[in-house]
Amino acid sequence: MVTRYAVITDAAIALVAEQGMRGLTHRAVDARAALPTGTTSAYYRTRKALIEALVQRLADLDAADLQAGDLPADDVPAYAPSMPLSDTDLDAIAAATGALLDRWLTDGRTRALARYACVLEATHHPELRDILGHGTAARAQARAMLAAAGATDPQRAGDHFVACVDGLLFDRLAGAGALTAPPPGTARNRADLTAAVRALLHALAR
Amino acid sequence: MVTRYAVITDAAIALVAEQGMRGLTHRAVDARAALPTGTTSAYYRTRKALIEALVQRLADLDAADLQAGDLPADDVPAYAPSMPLSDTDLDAIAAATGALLDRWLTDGRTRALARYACVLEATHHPELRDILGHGTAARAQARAMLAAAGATDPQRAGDHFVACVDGLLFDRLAGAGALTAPPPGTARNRADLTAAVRALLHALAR
DNA sequence: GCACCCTTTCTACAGCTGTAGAAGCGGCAT
DNA sequence: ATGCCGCTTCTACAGCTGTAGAAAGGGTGC
Repeated sequence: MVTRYAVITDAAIALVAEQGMRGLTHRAVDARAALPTGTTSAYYRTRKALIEALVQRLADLDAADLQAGDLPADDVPAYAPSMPLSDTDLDAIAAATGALLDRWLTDGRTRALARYACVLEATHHPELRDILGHGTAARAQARAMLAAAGATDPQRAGDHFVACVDGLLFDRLAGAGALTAPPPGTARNRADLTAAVRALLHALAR
Repeated sequence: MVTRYAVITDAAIALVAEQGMRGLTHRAVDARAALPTGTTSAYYRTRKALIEALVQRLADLDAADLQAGDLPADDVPAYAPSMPLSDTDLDAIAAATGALLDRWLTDGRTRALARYACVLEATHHPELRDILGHGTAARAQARAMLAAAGATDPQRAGDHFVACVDGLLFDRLAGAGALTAPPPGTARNRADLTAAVRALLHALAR
């Protein structure tokens, strides 16, 4: 059974992706989720509470993806990297990351857009940053991976890697890359992303 | 003389940086710019017009910086790279870029935050993207620079470079890097950014 | 049955927002 | 000075938003 909390927060995520934070209102969530007016307001009395729930939901979805990544369930698209941490084949990691990014651009587009909106929002509401933990898991993985690959400062390099990969994603999601890069969901796009990530990896793994 | 248009749009930029797009209302701009209530509404009758003016102002400021970059006026902080396009010393370019990024994180922070908010907004209002031309100049420069450095596909590599650099900036501005990275404005931060950019450059210039 | 509690739904209301028109004001040409 | 025109300021108003409290419903244990 899908809890009502999930229904509400998922609708909120969709709204934020479609219209930005400004579109996030109690009544709009009700409408979007086809719930009676007032429902969202009853569950989350203040707007702040609603936003926090939304962000928490994003974090929960990520956590679920991390779990799912351990299982061999490839019919469900996972938005977390499923590479073994010990892998030192940088090209394979690049390919997996390229495919992962492409998935965020297609099926995961809504979540990705909502996420960036929330990260920006966290600038004025720091508590959101703690809930979201944006890229924390990815950073840990990148550090470990770069350490295994023999980077001199895997800590720093891992952070740089995640920031740059996030930049590639954001560019194609909202920036100029949305127009200039190959269309998401295509092999060409995956190849392009993979090439960029591969260059990054090889550069940072020293 | 500072035109009233500039006063209004600058106040709008500050507002968006501080409170996000949601804080951008006609009356809030009036208050922020200490203008009589109704002024902003008279100049930009609709909210859409106000946003477009804001975005146009961001583009104008960038254009002004590009001009200023040609002059030897280093008392005015320029937010555009001032490297000669023909330069092939990648390490020097990396250092300049690192310093540039650090400037965006300190003095240029307001503009940078407003810019990202607008890029995200452009997702649902494509006309904004055309006005803003986010990173267009930077992309042109990066392509030329990488071509001079002998990259096999300078077009693609330049786009990747700009996207990654943008990612580094965004991470420190709003993401986790805001907490984990060295504080903006310090030599350590410039060094850290320079190192990341240098790795990027060397990797992409092939 | 009925009293109780929790969930859900409805309604109220003050304040804010977007938008437009009216009023005021200064200068310029006649 | 007079009438006109643009810029500026003020005011009105309908609709939306955030928030809270009141009503309705439905199940459980007595």
